[in-house]
Amino acid sequence: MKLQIFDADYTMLNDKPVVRVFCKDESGKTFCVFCKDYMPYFYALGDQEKIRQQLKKFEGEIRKIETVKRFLPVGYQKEKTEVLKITTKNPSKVPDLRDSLDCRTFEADILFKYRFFADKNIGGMGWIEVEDKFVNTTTVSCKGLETKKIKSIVSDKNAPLKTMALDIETETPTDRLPETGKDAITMLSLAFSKSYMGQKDMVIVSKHVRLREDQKKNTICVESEKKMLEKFKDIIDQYDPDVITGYNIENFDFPFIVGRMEKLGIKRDLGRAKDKSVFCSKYGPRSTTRITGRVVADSYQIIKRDFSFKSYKLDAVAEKLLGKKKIDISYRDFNKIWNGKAEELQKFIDYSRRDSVLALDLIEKKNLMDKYVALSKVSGILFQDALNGGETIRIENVLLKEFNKKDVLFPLKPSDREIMERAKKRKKSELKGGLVLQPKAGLHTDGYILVLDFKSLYPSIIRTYNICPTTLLSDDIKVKCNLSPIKTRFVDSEIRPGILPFVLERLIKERSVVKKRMHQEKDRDEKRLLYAKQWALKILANAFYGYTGYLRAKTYVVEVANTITAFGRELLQKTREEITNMGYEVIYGDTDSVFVKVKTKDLENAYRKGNQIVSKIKLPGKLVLEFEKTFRSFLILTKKRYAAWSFEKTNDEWTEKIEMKGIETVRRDWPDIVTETMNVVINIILKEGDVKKAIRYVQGEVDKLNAGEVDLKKLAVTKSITKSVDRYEGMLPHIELAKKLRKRSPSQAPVAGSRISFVIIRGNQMLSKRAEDPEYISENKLKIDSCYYIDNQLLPPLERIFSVIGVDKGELLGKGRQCNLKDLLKPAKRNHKIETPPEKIIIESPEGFLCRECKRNFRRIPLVGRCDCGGELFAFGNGNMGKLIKIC
DNA sequence: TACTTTCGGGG
DNA sequence: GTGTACGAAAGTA
Repeated sequence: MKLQIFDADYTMLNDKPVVRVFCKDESGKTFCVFCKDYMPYFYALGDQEKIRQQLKKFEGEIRKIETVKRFLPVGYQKEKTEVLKITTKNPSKVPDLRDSLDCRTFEADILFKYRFFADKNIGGMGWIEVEDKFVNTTTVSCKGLETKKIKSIVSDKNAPLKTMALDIETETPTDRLPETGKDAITMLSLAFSKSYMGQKDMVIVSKHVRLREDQKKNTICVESEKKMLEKFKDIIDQYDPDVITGYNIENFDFPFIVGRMEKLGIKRDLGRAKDKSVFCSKYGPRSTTRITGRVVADSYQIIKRDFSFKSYKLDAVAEKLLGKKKIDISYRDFNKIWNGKAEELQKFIDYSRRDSVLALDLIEKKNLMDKYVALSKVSGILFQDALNGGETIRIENVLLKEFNKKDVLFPLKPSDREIMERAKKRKKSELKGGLVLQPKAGLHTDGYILVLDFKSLYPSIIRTYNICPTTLLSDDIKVKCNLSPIKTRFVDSEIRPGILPFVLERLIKERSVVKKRMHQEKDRDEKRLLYAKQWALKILANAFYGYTGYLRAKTYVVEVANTITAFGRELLQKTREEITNMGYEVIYGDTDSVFVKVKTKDLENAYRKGNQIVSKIKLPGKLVLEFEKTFRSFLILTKKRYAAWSFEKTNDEWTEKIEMKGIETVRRDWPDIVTETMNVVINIILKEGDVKKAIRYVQGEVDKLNAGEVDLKKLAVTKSITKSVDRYEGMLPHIELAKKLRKRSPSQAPVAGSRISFVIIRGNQMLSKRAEDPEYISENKLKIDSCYYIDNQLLPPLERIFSVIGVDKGELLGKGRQCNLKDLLKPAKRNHKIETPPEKIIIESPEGFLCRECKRNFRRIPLVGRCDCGGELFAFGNGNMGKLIKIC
């Protein structure tokens, strides 16, 4: 029968390991394949007699010791080396054996299931064929079958998966977060991708509540928390989900549920293996939950990885992605509601239900699993590990298989001591990165900017020059090789193809096949899966370079990482020269891209030139320079910080957009006014090329601020309070506000863990003391501190932009923040209408301005129209002085 | 300007 | 489970 691998582990049966591979068939039924007769092993290199001697005291653990020949992993090896292959009985004892030996060992830190996968040439979410020899089993909840032979099958299909979302509500004290030891779970809500007992969702309530009519069918009331958790277990058993999701379940719901189950004496076997409990592990801030046979997919974790948002609260995320919101109840009221009237409780039940429905919808409607299923397939790791793990586990799994196929030993992960040594060495002879060309800063609108990119630069370099730990030559060997710009040498691929180049070639070729299929595919779902697959192949291929220079990598060799970037720098440099020699101006470039200016105002013409340039450049091996897009206008501040109006041609149609790199416009703790103003300014500059208009816009915003016409919401900054307000040492605006609120109304003061919004108001206290609650401000008609918003929030990021387009930087950044913006706006002479009561005096060309409060002198009017101290300005000239009313 | 420390999400 | 592991932004030297 044909099965898709979903999860795997092993268990000991009669002192022998049995690998359990949890699978799905095409219809979605679950099976567990038991694989006996597979034993753990590792390798040891050194004095063989001595090693055998040392292993004597572990005799009971060892099945077999044999001498075999393998290639060592680092440096080109002409011949294989003799090593001992030590086959043992119990995977969990391997670390002890490994550590007791004082010689080098290999492959003694590979998870048993992954060792099994590598040897059987199978992997996570891959398909296999096994004989359907069913066996009786009590250890797993699904049908078991035993097999001696596992055949790997190539298939892009995916078995249908059942997903269940969960969310808990707990007793919530007002002054701290709930804790498993003290607070009970009050409600537990579930949502199902495929309905359960005819329902799409279900809430279990830990006490009897009078339900609304419409709630009766999908709400279960029981008399205690214990009964509720038992009911929850029953539902898991019956519904038997493959994937369990929820919002922040790994950090909150699961540890909490497990904690309560433990406290109430409920067995925690929620998985498909009845002999294993839910496993929640915590290290510092991060915790993970593992349930054998199922997959825990936290929608919060996934969204945090895959999307860039200002806030990742469920309410905000659901609003953005689904257009749906949470039901509005404050956690402060939870306890009151829980102990309150039926009507309120009914709403609370809705609230709970909505949360798990949202968590499920995020996963299902946004197809958030696609990428991770694809990553699992292309790298061979388990689906669960694709969701939790990073690049390292993927790369190592792929490499282990390839190393083994080629009879090359795979190194152990480095010890802490080794990592420290690597770090020390690294500091001395630094790992150099890509080349970034010095940009011609400023606004470029005279012609088009062509953006030329090297197609997967580092993977291509690795393939072109056969770069791999296994092909690195030491100085003494003389063979045909590739010499790098930093004088490292790698053996020629004819003599020994490297493993890295070999794997990359496979990945890149497969990707181009998948991409072609994707473009031809008409079915939306199929197309989506192909997209995910080619994406995963790209991500995997691009991670190899990073891995070679990663301190904790098993195959870390600095020379390898350094060679790759050295070739990259040389390539970029040479390309720049060639393009310059062709008569074009290269205005910027970063690692794998060059930005070329062409003096044409015609888009199609620019497009032709781009293709022309690219076709003329000669490159070695697998390297390809691509012309991808062109900028109609380009504003570059510094290296890695620019904004551009970009045009890209796809299927004969141009798509345009504003592209921004390194310019902070979506930072969490900037008020919206800054983000909005920045975006508008950049748009005006790029799309209209009208710097003066942009300045007028800024002026307008400044005026609005001064006039108090800006919506408080746009000025508010939200920060969180993490500990008790009194334990903060420094002066922080939001903490000072929290203290103020506590004084005003101790009952609803913000507590540790809550978030608080504030706006800075006018006054003469220090900044932190002037943070105020937006609601309080509007109720009491307080004045906001416009100077603060202008000088400290709005202007700094704007100054960075304006300073590169003609406004003198030194002056702008100077302490007087004399207003160069204003100069640009009105270059020649300027009339200031000055009014001096009682008579009106117009001072034609004022010599300067004086602050009425602090008597400070200004040569020009600050942009804000006021002194730093907030005082009013008077203009003087021709011996007269008058009040400044307006700048024309 | 570079480095160290903090905080997210959940109730 | 032959496991040990985040990342961005704020604050500070």
